[in-house]
Amino acid sequence: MATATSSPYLASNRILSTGSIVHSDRGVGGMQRGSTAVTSVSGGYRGDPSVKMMQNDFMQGAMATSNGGHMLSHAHQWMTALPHAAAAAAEAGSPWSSSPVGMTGSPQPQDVKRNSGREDMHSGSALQHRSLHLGSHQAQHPGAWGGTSAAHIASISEGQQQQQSLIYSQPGGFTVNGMLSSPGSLMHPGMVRGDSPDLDHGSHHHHHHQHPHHQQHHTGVSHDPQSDEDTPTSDDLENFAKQFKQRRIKLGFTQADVGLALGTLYGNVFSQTTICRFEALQLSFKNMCKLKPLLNKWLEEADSTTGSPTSIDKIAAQGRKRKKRTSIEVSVKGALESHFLKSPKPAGQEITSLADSLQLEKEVVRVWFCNRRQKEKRMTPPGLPHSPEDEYSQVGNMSSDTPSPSMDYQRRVL
DNA sequence: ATGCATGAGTT
DNA sequence: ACTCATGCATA
Repeated sequence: MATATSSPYLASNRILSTGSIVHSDRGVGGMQRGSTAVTSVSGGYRGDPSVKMMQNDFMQGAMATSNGGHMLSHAHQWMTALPHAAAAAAEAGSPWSSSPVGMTGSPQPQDVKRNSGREDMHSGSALQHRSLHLGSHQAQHPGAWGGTSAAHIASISEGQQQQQSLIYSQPGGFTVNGMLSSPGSLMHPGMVRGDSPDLDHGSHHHHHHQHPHHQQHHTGVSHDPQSDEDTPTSDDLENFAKQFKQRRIKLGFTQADVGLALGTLYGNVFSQTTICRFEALQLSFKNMCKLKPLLNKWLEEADSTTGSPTSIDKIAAQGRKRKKRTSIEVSVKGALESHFLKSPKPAGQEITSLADSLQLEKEVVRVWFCNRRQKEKRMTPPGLPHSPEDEYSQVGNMSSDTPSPSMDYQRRVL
């Protein structure tokens, strides 16, 4: 009977009971209501005093155009409720990136000592190069996915190699069953896993850092060069993602299940979104590389425990409030797109004026550009056929139909 | 499956 | 103020 579909943290939604959808936006210059974006305010937002940007820039934008008439009527105070919840501890230690932080008492259950010949990654047999890449687009970005070329190098060298802390569930804080509580039946018919997945507190420490182009020198001990320890190529990632999805579906797991299972397995919970994006290769190269070992391990566990009860336990979300998603009108999106092509990185002032002309909050515009830039860096550009096998080529009918919905991609301003 | 959003870590 | 990883909410 509980409101399962509602947001658990919408405790302060007493202001949404108003009949007016838009409450005095800044678009009122006289009669033109701001209908470009509907931000049905209802949820909470960070009520922290760190909201200096929104207010300040708003003033500038208001005085710049004719809309100046009022400015303090759009009080979007998404109130805060809970500053933070101590549901999970922050862990800053990713085995894939160099993490200078040595968190005490939080070693990663990750282990790099398992070297088993997987069936999908090794440049010996399963190399399938379907990197056709359309040639029309998507080969321009700095971190372009040129396959085994030195494409990522440019990306890494230019961009920063920042890594963020990974949240992980506190060991011993909740049930660790899920699907990893293997009924103890069958092992892998092709591999050996001598170690036990001690997820509560592994005593082993690893210091494995992989650089996308710094191949480590295997001194003496020469194990498999193609394992989960070295940098996979984009081809590797591509077919791994594909196989992963297939297996996942075969086993009857949803993307959300996997994300949750990863939490119980390693302590890194992921959302359905992330799993989805992984499968669709919509993450950055680095991100893909980071997630692959985890998902790979999950695959092992998953099909080793074929038939285990999929008990999923949800962890409580934080009490953080989130601004309601702003729906940007299509026409406005088009305008933003145009602007993006001209200047992908507009300055603050530019954003302000643009936001004002589009009757959007500056923050919204700023975030839009950020997201747009990120999207540009993804592996799979929007518009690509998701399945390379189904190419509907109708004979005798449509002939020149380029599957590129969006315009050609931008170039850098080196 | 995606659009908009948050926040840590950089620059 | 930006990048990057990640996710809630939604189409």
